[in-house]
Amino acid sequence: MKTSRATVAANRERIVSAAARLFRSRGFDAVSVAEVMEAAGLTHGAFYSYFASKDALFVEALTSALDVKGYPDELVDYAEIYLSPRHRDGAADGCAVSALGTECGRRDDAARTAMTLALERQIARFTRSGRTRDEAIRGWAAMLGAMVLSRAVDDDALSREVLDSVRLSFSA
Amino acid sequence: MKTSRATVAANRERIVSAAARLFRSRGFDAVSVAEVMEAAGLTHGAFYSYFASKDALFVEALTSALDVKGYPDELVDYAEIYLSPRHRDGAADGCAVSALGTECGRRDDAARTAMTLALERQIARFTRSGRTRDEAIRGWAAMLGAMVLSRAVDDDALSREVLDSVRLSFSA
DNA sequence: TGTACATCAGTGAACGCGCGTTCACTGATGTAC
DNA sequence: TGTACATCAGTGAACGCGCGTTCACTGATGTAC
Repeated sequence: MKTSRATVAANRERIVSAAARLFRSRGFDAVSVAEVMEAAGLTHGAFYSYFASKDALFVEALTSALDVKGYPDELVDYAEIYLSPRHRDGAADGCAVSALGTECGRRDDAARTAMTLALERQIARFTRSGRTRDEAIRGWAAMLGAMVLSRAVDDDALSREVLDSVRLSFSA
Repeated sequence: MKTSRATVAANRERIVSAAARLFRSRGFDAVSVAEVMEAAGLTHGAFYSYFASKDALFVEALTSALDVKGYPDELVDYAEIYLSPRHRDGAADGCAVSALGTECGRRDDAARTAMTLALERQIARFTRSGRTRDEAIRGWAAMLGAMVLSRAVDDDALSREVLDSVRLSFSA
């Protein structure tokens, strides 16, 4: 049956948001279109009324997940939240660069363009609060690397040590 | 037909090495068993004479790729090689942490244990050349993050800026 | 050292499965008068 | 405002495909005498 414009808009948002969560937690290949649609409360057949392909959905979900709000501008404060066990354990709702950055390096231009814009925005965020461009880049790279390492590792003490070491390097 | 022990050993090495290259360049899901076997010069049916599953191959290929040799111990020298466009563009032969780190965070214990050992080895490498443990962790996190960013990004100038900025932070 | 036999890596066809995508059909929504 | 019709989001079955894995068979290798 046909669906009202308001419902269509709401459904689209739910699909993108469900996809953004699923892709961040498991990556592109490990998530199926049917799974995303089920998480959005629809059946898989309706998917192509909204997106041309799974790839198109990925770009939109990535763009949405990269548009972070409510984080502080100052590096020290940002790191306090970013380099926390809570963020490490909550990839689904966390930073899309740490969750999908590697994957984007292997993907088409649209995904990499979204990453480029997100990096420029991140640099702008940190320079806005008084850091030099170099400090912003180095700080962001260190945070990102620390998050990837802390998630990759098996040993909880080592995982926390990585987070704490990089976090403390900003306040010192 | 049965194969000589020498050939079996050589084939196994070729399978692991082909898998290590393919997984690093495209990730676990995007590489098929048949593809790995073809790259090793065999047909897919022979695979299960060597490994119990694709997952088992991944652990072995990862472990092999993480066992890096010939890199310098000193951070400045290491960064010179690591943070180069050559390494950025050659993921297949490059650092397995930057290529598969995120993926390992989503995988089973065996993969993450290999990552843990690799991280401890990396810290040991840098402390051996006079750095503190904190410096080693921070330096390694920054290099890893820079590599992920430089690969994710669309803009070549920005990609090089990230590499150069982090690289120069060690020599300063 | 030579012979007879058991072993098992390799082949390629086949299995079941889940994937992305398509499609005929439905019926509520939106539009035109 | 009310009626008639065109639209199109949603459903669920179906499509073709490639995947990981299995298997019967082959024949060179390794072993036992």
